[in-house]
Amino acid sequence: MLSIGSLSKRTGVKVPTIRYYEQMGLLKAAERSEGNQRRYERSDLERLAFIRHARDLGLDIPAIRELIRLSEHSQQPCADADRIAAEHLAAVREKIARLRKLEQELDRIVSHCDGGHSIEECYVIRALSDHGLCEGEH
Amino acid sequence: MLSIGSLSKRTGVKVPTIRYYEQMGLLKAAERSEGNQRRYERSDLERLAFIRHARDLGLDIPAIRELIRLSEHSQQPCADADRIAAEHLAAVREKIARLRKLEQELDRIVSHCDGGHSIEECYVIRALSDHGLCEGEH
DNA sequence: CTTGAAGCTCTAGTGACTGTAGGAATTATC
DNA sequence: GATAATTCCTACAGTCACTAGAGCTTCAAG
Repeated sequence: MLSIGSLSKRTGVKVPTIRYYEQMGLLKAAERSEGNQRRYERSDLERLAFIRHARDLGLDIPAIRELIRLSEHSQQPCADADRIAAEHLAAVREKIARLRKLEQELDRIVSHCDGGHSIEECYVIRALSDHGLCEGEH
Repeated sequence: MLSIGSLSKRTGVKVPTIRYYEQMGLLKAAERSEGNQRRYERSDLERLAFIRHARDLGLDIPAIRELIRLSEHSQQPCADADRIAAEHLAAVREKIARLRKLEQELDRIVSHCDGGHSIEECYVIRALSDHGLCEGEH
């Protein structure tokens, strides 16, 4: 049986975050010691690792809740789990695409400006003031 | 003189957001009509377009506040404005790099799974449960 | 048995808005 | 000029995934 602190050290998830996950229904309410402190077992450690991994991959809490629910029905087909992951992948790709456009625009703005002249003629400021100086739309 | 609603329509910035920007000190407090409603002029429209453009590029509010401050000292050198934009560009590039890794990992997970088998053997669930199945670190 | 670390609950704060409630002002229609 | 519809005002709560703090209790080591 692990205290919340040991669980935290083993998984790298901070103590308040563990309590938060419990509150959000990702971890089941832990057993308690006589003095009302949380006590965890191996299965909790595994589930927390699962959650942590999913968060690292950028999945949000409702998605993780759903994946946990699915993982508890081991005989069902996995189409739903696949869909969640695939949708998330699509969202990540979209985010990357948007950031790439942004990168181009910012790069163009910054490289026009060497920091050596006055604000009045600064390309950074002018580009922000005048959308017409942009190349694509954003 | 524009009402807040017309300003909103012209810039595409929602009414509550305009009030929020005023509160955050990005827009100066607008003049008021006899009945206490905000009235804007051309210069406010331009500044709001500036803010909107900077937000579209992902700059945060403190950065925009600083850029506005700089833009009001037209004779100063623009090194600071350049630095703000360059730092932001670096942050965007880092975000892209992180998302790319994520994309790879998710892609690997998803492409191992065609949704046609049971949860028990689903690669999505297994990959989340077992970090050892990952390629890079993340 | 004492002390200090770690635990508990509850509340508030983060960033950049968005939404709502309840009321006042403005504009359009008749 | 009256009335109705729209827009406006302030102030506050909610979003997301935590994080930080206050004030108190329990645990483990010496």
